[in-house]
Amino acid sequence: MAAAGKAERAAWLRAELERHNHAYYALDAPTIPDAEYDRLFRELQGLEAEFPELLAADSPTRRVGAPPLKEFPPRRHGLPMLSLNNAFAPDEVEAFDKRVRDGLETIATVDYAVEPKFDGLAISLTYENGVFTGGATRGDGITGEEVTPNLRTLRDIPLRLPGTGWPALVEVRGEVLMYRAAFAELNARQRQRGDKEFVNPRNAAAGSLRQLDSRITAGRPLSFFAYGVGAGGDGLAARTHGDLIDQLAAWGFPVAAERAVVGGCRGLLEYFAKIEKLRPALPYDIDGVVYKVNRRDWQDRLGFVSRAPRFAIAHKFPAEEASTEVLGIDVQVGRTGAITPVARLKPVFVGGVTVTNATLHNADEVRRKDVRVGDTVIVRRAGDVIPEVVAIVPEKRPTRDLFGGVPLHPPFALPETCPECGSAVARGEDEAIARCTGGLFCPAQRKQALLHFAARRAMDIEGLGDKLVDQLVDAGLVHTPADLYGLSAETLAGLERMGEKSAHNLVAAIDASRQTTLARFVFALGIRNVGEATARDLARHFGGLDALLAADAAALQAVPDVGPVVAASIAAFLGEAHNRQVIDDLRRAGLSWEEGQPAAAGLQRLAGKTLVLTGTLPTLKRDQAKALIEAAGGKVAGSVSKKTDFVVAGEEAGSKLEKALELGVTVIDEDGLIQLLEKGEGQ
DNA sequence: TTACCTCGAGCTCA
DNA sequence: CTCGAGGTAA
Repeated sequence: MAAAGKAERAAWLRAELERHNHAYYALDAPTIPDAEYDRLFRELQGLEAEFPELLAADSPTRRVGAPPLKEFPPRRHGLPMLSLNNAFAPDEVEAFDKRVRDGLETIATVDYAVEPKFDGLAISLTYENGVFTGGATRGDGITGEEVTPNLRTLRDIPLRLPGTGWPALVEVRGEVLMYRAAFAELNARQRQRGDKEFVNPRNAAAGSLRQLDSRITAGRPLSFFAYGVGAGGDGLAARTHGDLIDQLAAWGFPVAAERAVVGGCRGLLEYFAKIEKLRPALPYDIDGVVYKVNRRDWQDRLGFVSRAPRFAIAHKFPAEEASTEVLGIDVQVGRTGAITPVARLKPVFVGGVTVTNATLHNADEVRRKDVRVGDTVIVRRAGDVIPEVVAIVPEKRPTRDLFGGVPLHPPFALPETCPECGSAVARGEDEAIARCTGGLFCPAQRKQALLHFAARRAMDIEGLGDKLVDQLVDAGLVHTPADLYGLSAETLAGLERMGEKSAHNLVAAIDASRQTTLARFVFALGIRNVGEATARDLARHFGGLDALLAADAAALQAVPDVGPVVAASIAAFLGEAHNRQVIDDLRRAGLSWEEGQPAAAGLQRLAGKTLVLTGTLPTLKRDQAKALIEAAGGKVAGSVSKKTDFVVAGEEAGSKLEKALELGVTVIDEDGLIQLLEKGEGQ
C-alpha cells in the first residue's frame, strides 16, 4: 500500500473505531463484536507504530493512556470557569427569579433551563478545528491543571466533533464523575487487590483524574457530562441554553437526561421537588439542581457579579445531617492568640466524609447551643465543606442519676488561662473572640507564627511543616523566626524523622529564603490584620523597611486601603520592643530584598493647610478623614477662621458651614477631599 | 475540613 | 512500608 493509502486507511480506522466506541459506551448498543473491534484497534496501532506521523490527536489508540507525566502543567482557560451562587431555600430561589426579572426589566414569566447538579469535578475541554486538543481542571477559575492524557481515556469524551458546524476553537464545560455502580465495582476490585478503597464516588473520580500515569486512569470507570461552553460559545447558533445542550448532545457528549425547560419561580421549585424525589434512583450523585435563564441573549444582558453569573444559580439540597456524640471540647490557640473551642466528635460518616472535629467558633456560640461534653449532637457539612454542630439533642444529655435529671457535665466555659501557656485569656469589649494574652511567650502562638513565617506565600521555606515546628519549639531550639537562620544540619539531625539528608535539605531551604521581597517579609511577620495584599501595599508605599518602621499610625493611614484599624495593628506590632528585636535579628541573619522608592502617594499634598470637618461624610468616618489629612501633612482644626483653607462639609453640616460661607472659605465635599489628597490643589 | 495523589526519605526487617 | 509535607478539589 502506498503511503497515501496508509494515511487514508488510518483515518478510516480512527473514524470507524470512534463510531463503535460511541455506540458501545454512550449509546450502550454495540455495533460490532469485541474481537472485531480489537482487530481494527490493533491494525491502527500497528500503522501508527510504523508511521508515527499518522498518530493523530484524535486517535482512539490514545484512549489507553500515555506514559506518565512528571507533573500537570498549568493551563489557562479561554474564558474563566466561574462558580455559581447557591440557594438553599425556596425564598432564595424566589429572590433569584426576582433579581432576574428586575435585571431584564420584565414582569413576564422567565423560562429557565434546569438540570441536576452533578457531584463530580468541573472540567473544561478544548476543541480546535473540531479536534480535542486539551482539557483542564477548574483550578482558581482562571488557570487550571492540564490533565489531557487522562481525559483522553474517557470514552464519553469525543476526540473529534462530527460534522463541520463547530467554531474554530470551542471549550466544552462539564463534570467528570463516577456512577455509583461503577464506584462500587471499583471498590470491590480495590478490596480484592488489597488496595485502599475510596470513600465516595466524587473522591474516586477526583483521585482517578489526578493520576500522573494516565494508564491507571484508563482503567477507572469515569464518565463525563457536558453542561455548557466557555470560549467559542458565541460562535454557536444556539439561541437558548436548551438548544446549546442539544448541540453538545449532537456532537456526541453525554448530557443530563433529566434536563428540562420550566417557567418562572414556580416551575423551578416544582422541578426541584421532582429531582429531589428522583435523587435516590439516579445512577450518580448530585448535590442540587442548576437553574439558568434559557435565552442566551438574556444571559448576556444579565452579566456577572464578581465571580458568578447573575443568570444562573445552584439550588442545593439540604446538607445531610447525622447525630453523634461529643467526646470533648478542646480549645485551640491560633496565631493571633484567638481561642477557638473545637468539638471532638465520635467519628460519623456524613455528607460523604468522616467528621471528627467541628469548630464551635467562639464561647457565645457554645453557650447559645449549650453544647456540653457527652451530648448527642446533630452535625452537618454546611456550605459545602465545614462541619457544623447544628443543635444538641437535649433528651439524650447524660445525667448524674437516672431520675434526678441533673446533667453530668456543666455548661462549657472558656478557660480563664491559656491551656498552652497559662497566660490570662482576655476578651475585648463587644468582641466575640477571646485571646490568649501570652503573645509570643505562648508556645502555641509561637508555633503558629513560625508556620506562618515559613508558609509558601510568606518566606516559602519548604519542608518546615507543623510536626517539625512542634519539635523545634518543644526542644527549645527555636523561639523566634530569626532562630531558624541559626540552625545547623547537625542540630537538626537527630530530631524525629530527620536524617542527614532531610536536615541538609531544610537548612538549604532556610538559606534560600534569605533572598526575598519586602512584601513577603512584611507578610511573614504575621502582623494582625496585615495579609498578603496589605503587605504588598505597605511595601509599595514605603519602598523600604526603614521607612515602614519609622511610620506612625497617621503615616500608615496614608497607605491605600489602610484605615485606622489596620494602622493601629501595625503601630502596636512595631511598638513592641520584642518585635523590633526580631526584625533586627532577621536583618542581621542576612535577609535581603530589593528596596524601591516610596510611592508618590506619600507626597505631602496638604502640607501647611488647615482644614475643618463638619457634618457626616458619606463613607469616611470623622477620624479616618482626620488621619488622611494629617498623613498628607495637613492640620485639622476645630473651628472655622480666616486661616482655614478648606471646609469639608457632609450631611447635616451646621454652623461651621455657615461660617465658612460667610468668610468665603472654600467648601468641598468628601469627593473633593479625596481629589485633594490624590491630586493636590489646583484641580 | 476531609480525602486524595505524589514525593522524598526515614524506619524496619530480611 | 510508613510518615511528613505539599498540593488540589469540593
